[in-house]
Amino acid sequence: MSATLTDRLSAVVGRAFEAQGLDAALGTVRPSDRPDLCQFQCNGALAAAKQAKRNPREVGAAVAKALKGEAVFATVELAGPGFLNLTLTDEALSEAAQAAPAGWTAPTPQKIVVDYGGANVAKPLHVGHLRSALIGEAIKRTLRAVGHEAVGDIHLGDWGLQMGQLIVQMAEERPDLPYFDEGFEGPYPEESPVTVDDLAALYPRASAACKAKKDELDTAVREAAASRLAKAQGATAALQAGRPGYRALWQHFIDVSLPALEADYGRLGAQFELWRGEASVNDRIAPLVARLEGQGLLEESDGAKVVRVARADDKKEMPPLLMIKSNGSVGYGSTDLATIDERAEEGFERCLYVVDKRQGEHFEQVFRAADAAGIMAEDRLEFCGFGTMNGKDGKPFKTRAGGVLRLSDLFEMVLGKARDRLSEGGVGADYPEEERQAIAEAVGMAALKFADLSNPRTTDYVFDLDRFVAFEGKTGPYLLYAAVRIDSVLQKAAYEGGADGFRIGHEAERDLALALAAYPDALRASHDRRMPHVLCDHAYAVAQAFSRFYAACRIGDEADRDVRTSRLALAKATSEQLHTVLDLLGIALPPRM
RNA sequence: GCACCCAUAGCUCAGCUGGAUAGAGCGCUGCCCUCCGAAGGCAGAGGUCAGAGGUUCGAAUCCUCUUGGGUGCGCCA
Repeated sequence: MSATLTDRLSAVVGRAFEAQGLDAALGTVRPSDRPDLCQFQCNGALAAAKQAKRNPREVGAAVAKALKGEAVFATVELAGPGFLNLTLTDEALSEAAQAAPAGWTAPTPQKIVVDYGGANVAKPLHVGHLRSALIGEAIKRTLRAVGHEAVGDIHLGDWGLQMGQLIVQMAEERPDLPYFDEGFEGPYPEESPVTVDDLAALYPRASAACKAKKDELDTAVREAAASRLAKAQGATAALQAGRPGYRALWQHFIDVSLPALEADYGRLGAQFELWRGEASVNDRIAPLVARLEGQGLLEESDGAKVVRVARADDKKEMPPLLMIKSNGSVGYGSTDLATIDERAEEGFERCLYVVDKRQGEHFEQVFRAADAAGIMAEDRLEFCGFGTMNGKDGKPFKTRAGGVLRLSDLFEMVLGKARDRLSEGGVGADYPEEERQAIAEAVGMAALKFADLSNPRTTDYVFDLDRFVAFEGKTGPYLLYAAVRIDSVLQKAAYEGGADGFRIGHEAERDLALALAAYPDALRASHDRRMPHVLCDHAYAVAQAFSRFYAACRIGDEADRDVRTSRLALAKATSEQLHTVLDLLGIALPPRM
């Protein structure tokens, strides 16, 4: 297991605390809050003073004295009430920057499945699906980068009430189709009766037919909706029970939906190793229910079969997990539990769920049930909820027309903006049209992805189209620009390596080396907290440090040969790190732009 | 009703296990391409960290309360 820079420094400082008869953990070192004073700091002397009832300045002075002999530190100063201000020697800093590509390795590699995507069959992806796809993909790649074996599972929504709603709506609109004729002996048509666009239009009608408006006073209308809902529930149960016509129609829904989903996810860079759905665990449910029954975990309640998961120390009311509904159908409680059962059987040691945080309670129920049934321990099941996306008014995002914005439409908007920007700047006027398209795609997607990923996972965020398509400041295109510019410098200088470490002679070089050296810490923090925005912040800090370095120092045309070689090596390392981090974020780079 | 989350610059947001002068980006003001890519760099203005108590040597961060906003609470996912 490789250590990060702050780990190594903490170990050194920790030993100095130990020599004072104090806890080594007090030596925790972190980046300085005061870059004008030092590069790193340790506040352990203050905590030590409290523990050992000693004067913090006295403890700090003793530790500082012990650290004076350490070769890594250029300066060790005691400041204020007991802060230890640490600055590395340029040699140590250079070494740390060179070691950065090794990243950080998890102490115990595991086989992990990441459940993300959140796509439903028959419903086109909209802006609300961005987060799950991007965050999930970034988390998965980060897991791999630190040594885990991680796979992504799209876990399609293909077995719930929506399927019944669609079937009933089809039956209403196209009663002539053979799928609804119980006497039909097949074979059913191979051609789908609907296209993906038909489905996209069908679902809103199907959904609307099942619910009356809240302020609907007409009892006839309310009853019609209630009766339609009951029909849809019945159809769902029949589908799950295996009614041939429904299964055949359902298969068509799946078949026409998948290509569109694959296209959208492909452009987002989300690569699912498993394209399973809720339906794929259907056959596991009956045995699972029997098992739960045998364990005495299953209870009858209002005609349904449930697993009680409430605990004595619960502050909130925890409803039971619904395994079999009163009409015999199953919902996502059962499919999610059965899915964990399947994953446990397949040897996965951990499951991550990158899902809208509003589903937190549901997963809490599922996790408790899984734990109680001995399927998988609760501490191996992780809910990585993400914030909801709102419009500028703070309410769920809607288009001007009041509908949801399709993801593919958003892609086109961003792409158009990127194309405009290219022609405005006259960039690539002499490039082949094909490449210009590819650049616009890369720039647009980078803008979109970075705008989303740079928000912390757990907070709600405001969908602001203008910010999504912004190309200046803390944006994806800025990072692309920085990386591409570095590569252009390297190419012009015909750099072929040959540097023996970084010779730090300028403040801007030192700052850049410091930024590069922080990569293992950023990787570890992003991994531990499941927070890709940490990597966004790091990438931006590196790009900024490079831009300052570029503005302050000559690189490829520096006259001094040794200085030039060192600077080119620094530029090369920066380029490689940006490529690495952007790849972890699922952001692709064009070779030039 | 019960539970959870949030409130930081004009706007959108960072701020990790409590620590020094609370940081970015956008917007605003002023500079910088005879120089490797200006989608860039530099400088500046802009803050009672919602409010009130409390714990602490020390609080945006922890505790309590208040106000304002959001979310969830068995047969939707």
